[in-house]
Amino acid sequence: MAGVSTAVVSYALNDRRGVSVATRERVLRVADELGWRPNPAARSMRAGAQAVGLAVVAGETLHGAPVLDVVAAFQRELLPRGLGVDLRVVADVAAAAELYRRWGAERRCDVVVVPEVRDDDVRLRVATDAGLRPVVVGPTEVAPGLAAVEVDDEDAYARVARYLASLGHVRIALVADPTDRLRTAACERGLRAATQDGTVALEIVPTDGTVEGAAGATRRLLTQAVRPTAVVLATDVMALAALDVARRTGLVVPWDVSVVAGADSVLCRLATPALTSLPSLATDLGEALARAVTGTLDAAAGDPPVRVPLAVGALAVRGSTSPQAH
Amino acid sequence: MAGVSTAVVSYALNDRRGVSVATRERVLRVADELGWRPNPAARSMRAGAQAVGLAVVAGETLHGAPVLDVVAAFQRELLPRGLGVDLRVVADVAAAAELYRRWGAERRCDVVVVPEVRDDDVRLRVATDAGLRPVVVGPTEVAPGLAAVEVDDEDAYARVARYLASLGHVRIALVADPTDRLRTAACERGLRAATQDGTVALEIVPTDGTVEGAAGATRRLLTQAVRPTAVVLATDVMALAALDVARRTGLVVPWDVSVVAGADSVLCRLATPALTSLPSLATDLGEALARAVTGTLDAAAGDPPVRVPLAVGALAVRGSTSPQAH
DNA sequence: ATGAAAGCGCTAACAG
DNA sequence: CTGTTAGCGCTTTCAT
Repeated sequence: MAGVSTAVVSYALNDRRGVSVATRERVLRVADELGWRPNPAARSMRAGAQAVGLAVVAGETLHGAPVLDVVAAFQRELLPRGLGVDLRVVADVAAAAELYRRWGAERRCDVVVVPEVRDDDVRLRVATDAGLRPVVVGPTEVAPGLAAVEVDDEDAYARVARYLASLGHVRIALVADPTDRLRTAACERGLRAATQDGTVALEIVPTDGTVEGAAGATRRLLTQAVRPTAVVLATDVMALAALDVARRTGLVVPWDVSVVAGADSVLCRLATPALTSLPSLATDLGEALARAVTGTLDAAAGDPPVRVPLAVGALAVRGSTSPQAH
Repeated sequence: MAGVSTAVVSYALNDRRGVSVATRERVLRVADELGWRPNPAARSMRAGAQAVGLAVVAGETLHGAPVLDVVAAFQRELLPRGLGVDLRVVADVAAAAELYRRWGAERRCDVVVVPEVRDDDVRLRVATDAGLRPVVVGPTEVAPGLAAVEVDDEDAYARVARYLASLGHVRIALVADPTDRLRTAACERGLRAATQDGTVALEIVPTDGTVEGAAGATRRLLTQAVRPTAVVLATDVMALAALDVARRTGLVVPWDVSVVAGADSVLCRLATPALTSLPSLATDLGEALARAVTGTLDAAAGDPPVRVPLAVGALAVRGSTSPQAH
């Protein structure tokens, strides 16, 4: 229709050199009039898949943030690069590994995101074996040669501990995510590091990561003979459940016990009392992931793995924490 | 490797007739040994896209249920059919429409899901113009010829109203989702239908769909001179916020005011008091959607649009509602 | 029951 | 600057 060959059309459309300005304009105009859009299937047939895969385990968060919020930012950042996000909800890590194996064999994508890394994580081996390049979210001790977004949970939780200690708390508890997650260990390390002078007693209670699990753990903590004066919970909903447990136990937050949420949300702000929280990573994490992914795609073979550091912001202090006399 | 032509391999792999059992087995075995997987790009190049598109507006639910839970069930049901779900988070309905236009032009999918239909919804026209077949979630008055999952919100909310009336409530309020959603109107209709004998005063307060909006609306309702004795809220988090507003206002739920959530969740069960709620649609909706989609794909041209009815289950009565003396 | 070959829409190497 | 053409991996028609 533009009176040129398919090659010229391809060049014009892809901003390749070798087309006169006049021709390029004509081609673009005709394509636009026709409402023409490149067929992604045909395109990826030559160029390889233009997508990054992400399998999330049902019920899990993305490093404490709501999955969809992270994905929204992730997609937004990847869009200009013409990259799509293949999101799948799976039952467990094994299913995620199996999916990555398939995606690799199908050449559906060549980068996958591995969230909530576990110790000795199957997904890492499987993805690598399948010819995929994994981008890990979280601590990287388990993945020496892999690209990663390194979230500084350790520092964040150390700050939480110092904040609580400065309020006079001497018995702090952490209601944590499952222990197989490396992130859990990092949070623990942070709290320990900031309390190792021995003036603060630290109790770590791992859970299964569910709200019910957190509620049960908090109940046990608060009904002990000697109960903690401050409880830190991994997520916003866990912390909300803790508020409720405290209320039912007849304890007044923050006077009887202080509560801190490891991730912020509207729920934290609207609760009574409003929850002192670490900021939500949602948008930042999505953007950091996008940088890690594009960096990995752009990296030449032999380049060192891309590492995108992500610092957790300042604790938002609200009504759920207060000074504590010993 | 199996000593046969590519055509025979294709037949064998796709369970087509015309291959001897021996050959088929040999081909399957070799393919398996090689870890061979069909390339989806190449496949959809001939067969057309094997995916269904779903654009959700950031912050919105999927008919009151958490998006990811619905998507999980949706994907699970579509998997055996070899269909993928293309999930995208967009800023608003206009962006969703624009995306559907693109997806149509790119032949990325030929069915798209249109959740939370609005009155005179742009997405419907755009999707149809782009050659896509939309599957609508919600009331279908706006989409006479389109496939749909018809959720019976009207009946569900009528049941809520009757339940509250039976407890002696005479002033009921609904803190609703935005009015442009057809579902909001359906919920309203249900409440009205069940209260039209005039013994119950009904107040409908539309919100912007956010938790903050719901909290504000509830606060206004509860600080009125004559306040409602029962408040129904569209979602679980909204209802949670309402519990909090009541607490801050000095009202005791359920004695001073009853609260009902339009959608259940762990949060509803763990709240104090636990929230009386309509069941969550998550899994059911995902499965219904899958049936609507596959039905639409299987339908011959000229067949009537696929309609999958979805009834909302029984109200779970918990501690947030109680009888009310006039 | 099997094989040869065309073609889906696109990009890129090469020739002109 | 532009055209010709091969080929990405698969399905499918047509011959055999």
